[in-house]
Parts: sequence; C-alpha cells; structure tokens
Amino acid sequence: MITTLKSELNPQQYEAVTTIDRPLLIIAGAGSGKTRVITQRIAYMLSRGVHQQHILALTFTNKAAREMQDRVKAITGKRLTQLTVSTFHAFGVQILRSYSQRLGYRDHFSIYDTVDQVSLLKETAREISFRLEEEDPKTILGLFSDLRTGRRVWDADTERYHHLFTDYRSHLKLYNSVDFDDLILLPIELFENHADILEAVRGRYRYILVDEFQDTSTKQYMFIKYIADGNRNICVVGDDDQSIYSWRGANFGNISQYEKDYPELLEVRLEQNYRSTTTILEAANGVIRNNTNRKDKHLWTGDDSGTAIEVYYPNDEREEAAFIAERIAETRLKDHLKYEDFGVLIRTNALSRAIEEAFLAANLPYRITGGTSFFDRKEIRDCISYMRLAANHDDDMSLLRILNTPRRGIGRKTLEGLTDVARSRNCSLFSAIHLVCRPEDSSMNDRVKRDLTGFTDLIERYRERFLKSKRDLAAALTELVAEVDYWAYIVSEHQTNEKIAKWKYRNIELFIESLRNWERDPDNLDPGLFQWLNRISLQGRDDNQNETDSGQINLMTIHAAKGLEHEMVFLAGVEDGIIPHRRAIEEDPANIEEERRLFYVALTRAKRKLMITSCRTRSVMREISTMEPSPFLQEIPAHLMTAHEPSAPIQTNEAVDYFSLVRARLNNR
DNA sequence: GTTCCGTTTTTTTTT
DNA sequence: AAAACGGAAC
Repeated sequence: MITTLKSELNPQQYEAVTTIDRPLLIIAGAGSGKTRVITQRIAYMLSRGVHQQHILALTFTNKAAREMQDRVKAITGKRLTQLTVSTFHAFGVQILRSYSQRLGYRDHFSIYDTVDQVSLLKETAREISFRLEEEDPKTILGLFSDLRTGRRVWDADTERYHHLFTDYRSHLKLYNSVDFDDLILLPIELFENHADILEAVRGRYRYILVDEFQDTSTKQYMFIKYIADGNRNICVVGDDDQSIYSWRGANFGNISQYEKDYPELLEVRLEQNYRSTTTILEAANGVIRNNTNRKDKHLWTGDDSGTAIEVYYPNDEREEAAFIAERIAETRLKDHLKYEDFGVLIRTNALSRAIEEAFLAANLPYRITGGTSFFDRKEIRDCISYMRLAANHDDDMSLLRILNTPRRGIGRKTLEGLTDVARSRNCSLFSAIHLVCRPEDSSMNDRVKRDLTGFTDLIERYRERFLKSKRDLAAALTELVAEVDYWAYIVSEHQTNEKIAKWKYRNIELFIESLRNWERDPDNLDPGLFQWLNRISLQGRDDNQNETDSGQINLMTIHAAKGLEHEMVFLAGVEDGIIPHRRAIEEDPANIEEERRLFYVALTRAKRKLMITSCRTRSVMREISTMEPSPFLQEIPAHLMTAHEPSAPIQTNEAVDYFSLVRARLNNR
C-alpha cells in the first residue's frame, strides 16, 4: 500500500497523508488534491491500526461530509459504521444528545432553524411589548448570535435588546429547544463544566481532521480544541483564499491561532493544482491577487493551457438561461461529457429560477442543491411540526404552527388565554392546555376545552405511535395526515386553484416517501423519530438521491459548490451588484475581498472549460434593471477570454411557444 | 371569536 | 409570484 501511495501522491501530499503522529497544518490551494489527501489520510490511519471509532473528521457542509464519507468507503471498501464524518453542527448534536440532561434539557430537544427563531423572537417581543416594527428580526437574531459567540459585547447601542435577549433565551430553554449556535456553544459549556464528559469524549476521538479550516468560527475552533488537547493529534486543512463564510462568523485568523496553540505542528503546503487548465488557473490568480489580506501562494499546474474562457453578454436572464441549456446539450454530445460533468454556479438562489425553467424546457436533467428548500414549504413544515411536537411536547413554535392547522376553531382569543396561563405558570403551551382543560378549571368554555383536548390527545397518541413504529414512521405519518384531513384543509385553502392544492399534496407524499426511503435504507442503523428530526433540521437539503453521480447537471450557489469540481463550469449572473453583491458592499465596502474570494472559488471549480455570462438587463424584484458586468471580469487577464457572439435573437412566436412549453412542464411537476 | 380578503413586502451566502 | 400581515366581515 505504501509504495502505491508514494507513486500516486506528490511529496507534499505524501507527507501530509503519512504524518499521523503530530499536529498538522495543511495549507491547500484550490484543486491541490485536498479532499484526496484527507480521505487517503483516513485510509492510511486505518491501515496503520487506528480504530475507526477514534477518528473524527469535520467538514462544513453536509454535502462535503457525505462526499468525504463516500470517498473513504470507496478507498477502503469497508462500511465503516463507527467512523465519524460529520459537520460541526451535526457533531454538536451528537454530543448534546448524549449529555443534554446535564445541562437541564429534557429527553429530546428540538432544533430551531431561522424561521423558528424569527417566530420565537416575535412571540417574545409581543409578550414583553417590545416594539419590533421598523426592526428586522433577522438582524436582531444576528446581533444575539454575535453577542453569544463573543464577536460583540453589550454596549450602549445594544443594551435596549438585553431584556428581549434574556427572555428569548429563557423561552428557548423552556421549550426544550436549541438554536444553531447552541449546537456549538452548549458542548463547549459541557466540556468546561464536566471533566468526566470531556474525558470520555477525548477518549473516543483521538484523531481529528478538520476540513475547510478557514471557515471555522472562533467558537468552533474552541469546541474542537477542547477535544484535540487530549491527544494533541489534530490535522487541519485550509486555504485563506477560499474563506467565504465570514458573515457567519468564520475567522481565518484561526489559522495563525492554531500555529500558536500547536507549536510542535508540521506545516505542509500543497501548491500544485491538479484540477484546472493553465488558463483557468491564471485567470483565478489574476483575480485573487487583488486581495490585500492573504498569504501569498504559488499555485501552479503542469496542465496544458486549455481553451479560452468564453464570456457572453445575453440581453436578459431568459436568454442567459437558454444559452446555458443550449451549450450544455451541444457540448455534452460533442465532447462526450455526462450531465454530471456540468456545473452551473450562481451567486444567489434567486438566480436559479430562469435557469431551471430553461432546463425543464430543454428537457435537461438537473439537480439543484441548497436554496429555499423543499423543507421550507408550508405544507412540509406543518408535517414536521406535527412530528416535532410529538417528539417534544414543549416545542411551542411547532405547536403554534399546527394548533389551528387544519382549522380546529382555536383562534386568537383562546391562544391569548393559553399564553397567559403558560406565562404565569412558566410552562409550555402544551402543559397550559392540560391545565385549562381540567374539569375544575372554568377559564375556557366546554367546546373550546373539547377542541383543545382533542388536539393534545392526537399528539400524545401519535407520539406513542411514532415511538413504537419500527422502521415505519412513514405509515404513521400517513395516518396522521389522513386523520387531521390535511387534504381537505389544502383544498379549502386553495379553492380557486386546484392545481396548487394537488401540488402541495404531492409535496407531502414526496416528503413521506423520502422518510420511507431513509428508514428503509439498510445502511441506516438507527432510524427513529428523533433521528429523523435531527436529520431534517440539520440538512433541509435535497433528499439524498443517489448522491454524486446521478447523471444530472449540477445547479447551485457558489457557496454550495465549494470543494466540488466540474469538467465544464458556467458562471451565471456575473454582474455588478450580484457578484460582488450589492448588499454585501452596502453593509461594509471591505466585504469586496470576500466577494472576490467567492468569485475565485467559482472560477477554480472548473477543470477544463469555463463559461461566464453577464446579462445586459435583468428583472430584479419585478422591475427590469440595466446591469453592468462585474468589475471582477476586468481582473481576469484579457488574453485569457474571448467574447462570445450572441446568437440570433429568439423570434417572438418562437418565444411564445417556448413559454407555454415551460409552463406546461412546471405545472406537471 | 374566527375567518376571509386585500394590501404590503420580499431576495445573500448556510448550519 | 407568493407569503405574511392587518383590518373588516361573518
């Protein structure tokens, strides 16, 4: 095995893979075989007798975690069920799940996403009469997050939120729920206050690998450092040029902190790019060179120069999308590529719409990752809320969602009454319902009591049903949906549009189907209500259709594309205001550097061929605006690009046919 | 007290 | 275009 390794890897890679007895810092430029090194390193450790359960590999996105897991399995040919490859947040959940009682949480907590957090914030504000008008709840939540993670301290400007903050936190606790920050902060708290837990965790995870280290936040680093300090065997891999999550607290200063914390470390630099042609690499270097705050690197490639980057200026986003679809169809046949060899990258999720429509019209199979996901649709959130409330009766945000959905005749006044009881008794709404429904309590009339009891009975019955079901949650959920007659509810909500009603119902069916696939999967060793809820709260992403090579075009945001590569990459919407994004610049002009890194990441996803499109006009919030090409385009050395001549404009009657075709397809989904 | 209907607002990136 | 909100109708 060692000889094979030596011939397959360059000297730096080899050193990184085979050094497994001390801290390691791998500075890995784009396309330098970073993922390969990590996966080979895990395989190497296994071959040297390290037990899989002692290895912990952390990544940033679920996509990256899945990819890494798959690749390690492919290299070793083993199932590796004890190996932990996970995102930071999922790993945090794993720790919390074992020890949450020590922090005063009851058996199974709910995980609140942004939507839940916003409604909780609004609810809290209402209770303490904090005037939320004119304020953006998300900004306030961002502030709370900054305060908790130490990125900001209480001062004169923020003091007025103090009460709101305290109440928000205590509500969350009362509801036996945690938010995303908690998934990192609470484990730290556990480690700080419970030596036995820290010891147990250190005993289990003795070899630690962290991918995309430049994107870790200060607290995430602290989290992992607690564990790593047990055995001082940690390997981090990062590239400051690819730090694109600072808006979420990523701190690439962690790299220098790491050097201080582990002075005995070995630093390995991977600077040979194996991914892209010289043209693409030169273009990327030309761009990133304009950033001031970076470690200088000497990325090089032995590859040939490849073909020029093509830049095309369509008139609007429809033309852009049609162009991309056409080029993919054409290139696939001409260059014998597969659909999955194409990546279409966009700055914002909103940009996907026109492109999706064009793919549907052209009958091209595609897969979209990220974005307002399936799991954010109202009907799906409702289903999830039923399940969450069954799992955790104290989850008030879920209860509020479904208490009167479908309509049960429980309205504002009843709810106000319940809220008052809950507040005065310091209990959840579910417990408040039990209190007011006692025969001796006369605060509610009998009809209301009957409706409320009907609701709690339903939830309690299905809790039993869900917990008892062995690999058949799907059937239980189907029953639940039927029992509450969600179908009738949808129909009555959409009396004017039967198609929408059908489509929503279909979504529920798809949701149940994905649940069934998940629990029937033989590789899934531990299916159950809580596991399912964990899973979907941490990755409201596309349901796991045959992951990597499913023969589909990959459409995604640049953020989601990090760590991936494609033979041919289309970069759409390369316009000023989109990349760099207007809001990012408005927020702080210094953000231009992060936007540039984002552009750099996008460029370096391409292996052989890169196409850039920049629309002349675009509909932005139902207005047509004139767009200018992104200033970043100027930073690519001109000799690497050729302008693509626009094809003949689409004839009017042709365009009409095209629209009706698209419409028909969308409706049939 | 609950439901319906018209008006307003929304779009940066992810766990 | 769709969801979220707030006021009027039932």
